[in-house]
Amino acid sequence: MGATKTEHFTDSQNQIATIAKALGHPARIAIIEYLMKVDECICGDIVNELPLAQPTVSQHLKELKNAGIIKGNISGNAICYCIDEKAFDVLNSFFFKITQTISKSKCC
Amino acid sequence: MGATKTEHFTDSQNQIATIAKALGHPARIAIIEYLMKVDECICGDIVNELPLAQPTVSQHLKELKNAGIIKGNISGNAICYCIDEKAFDVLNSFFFKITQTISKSKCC
DNA sequence: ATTTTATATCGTAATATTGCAATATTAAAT
DNA sequence: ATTTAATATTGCAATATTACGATATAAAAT
Repeated sequence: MGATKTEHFTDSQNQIATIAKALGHPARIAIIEYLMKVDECICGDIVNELPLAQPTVSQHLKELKNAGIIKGNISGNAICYCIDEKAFDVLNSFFFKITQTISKSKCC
Repeated sequence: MGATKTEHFTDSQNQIATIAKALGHPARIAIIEYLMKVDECICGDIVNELPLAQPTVSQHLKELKNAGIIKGNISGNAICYCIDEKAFDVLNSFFFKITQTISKSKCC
């Protein structure tokens, strides 16, 4: 064993988990925060911002892209990355439900 | 290598990543959704709700607890679990910032 | 006292993730 | 045409996660 039993869960559960998993690494949070700070597409700068080697950063960017959290456009020999709102729509509606549930909860 | 280089990132980045990581598995999303559905502390029922063996569920519950996402109270020979709002406060403020940034973004 | 019930822990196999050096790719600059 | 710059891919070692059988623990029920 060792592999997640994806097939036992709903599409929605898997989708939320996939996005959350992609956010589950500090380097990837740092990338997102950097994209927010500069507030526009970033061409080139990301590797220099992070305390990790270039292949490692490239790998983290790929994971964020696969999860739909960022999108990249080729621009000459650089690539422009920015945040993709679609993933956050999914998460926001999940968190909205949680917040609502908690606020009216009679529990603990 | 293989271990996350936690020490290279800020406490805030690590904290957000830790919570997101704990949400990064469909079984743990399923647990949270179940806790939301019943909308009160659950004593006992969780194992039967999930398509996983009891030790596996126990392990997932432990991870959610370590991340501060759920809390558990001993109640006789059962344990009552419910959602702990504190973790979601952290995430909500992170997502609020993202949503704000995206909405005013001039990018892509 | 013994059995049942609910949950946790241990041990371990299978798989996934993290990180990086080496190398490849591809476009811009010279 | 060659070099430089930016990024991706490959290969691999170290570590972490996932899953579960076996076993432990501890309270409730008998």
